Amino acid sequence: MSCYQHFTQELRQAGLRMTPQRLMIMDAVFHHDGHITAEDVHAKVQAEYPYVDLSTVYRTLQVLREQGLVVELQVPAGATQYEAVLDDCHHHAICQRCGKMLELKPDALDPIRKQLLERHGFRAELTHMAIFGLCQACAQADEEIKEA
Amino acid sequence: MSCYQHFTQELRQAGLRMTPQRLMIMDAVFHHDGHITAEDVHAKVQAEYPYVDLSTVYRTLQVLREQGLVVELQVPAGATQYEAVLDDCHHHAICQRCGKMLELKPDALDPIRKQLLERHGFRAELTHMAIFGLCQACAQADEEIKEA
DNA sequence: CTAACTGCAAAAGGTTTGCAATGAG
DNA sequence: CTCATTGCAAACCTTTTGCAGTTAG
Repeated sequence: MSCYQHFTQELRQAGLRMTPQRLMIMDAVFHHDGHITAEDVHAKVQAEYPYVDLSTVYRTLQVLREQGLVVELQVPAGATQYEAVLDDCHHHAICQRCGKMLELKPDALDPIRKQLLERHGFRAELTHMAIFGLCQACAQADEEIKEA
Repeated sequence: MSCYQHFTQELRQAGLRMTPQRLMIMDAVFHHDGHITAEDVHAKVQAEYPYVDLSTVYRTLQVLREQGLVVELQVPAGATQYEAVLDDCHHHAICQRCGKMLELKPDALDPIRKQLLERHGFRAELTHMAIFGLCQACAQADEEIKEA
């Protein structure tokens, strides 16, 4: 139960406070594998303690984002996804047809990162990137339709 | 005024129709340099003819998207941006601090595209990618604050 | 003609905000 | 004590939808 003591310190240094709600919300995000929406965090937290409001979840996620502990991931049509920033940041390739998600290795985007820095001095924040397109299966299906 | 005749053909082949509203909406999107929101398209179109509804704009943008003529660009906090798909598809690096946009060459993401195809058979749809991070100026300012 | 399209108004998300009460430090 | 935080409810903003009337082909 003391795995967030370090973060409690950080909060205090920023003039912020640690509360049971924040603890539960952090738990929900950090002990969840992959993305999670604010709504889902809310549900998880409510299972434990029913009087936590959705707005509190949003407010806390915003704090966590400002502290660099979670990242936001916009997906077309649907709620914003949140994910804990872990050491092994990775990326996703998402099929626009079937929604399948491929996990990419953390270094998948290194060439781009390097190129942006060298050419433009731009420090790309590629902690967690979503790339859209067609997965192998759907791409094949697509071909077959076009041929027919 | 006949620059959309070809597209009118395409619409018809898909069982769709060309209307004055669609013409004006296409005009607004195609003769606009860079991204534009549905709301802004609406404003532009209304300047010409006041009785076009926002819902019509959204419906038309959806049609254009399905036809591959415009792309959607999700940005954190704010309305979805739309942009005409031109021959020279390019990418953007967007500074999270100051909002500055760098335009990247179309081939900037070729290494990724190639890698995804080879490793996973994933056909990435990178017609127009937004990469977030810090521009050179903001990154430098960041350094200086941390040093102080 | 007839099916696609439109404007209107209303609903539907997802997210934010104002405020009085609460509680962390 | 004091001020950050919370729950509640209501507002907000963008996008979607149902429907009856209009219009392109």
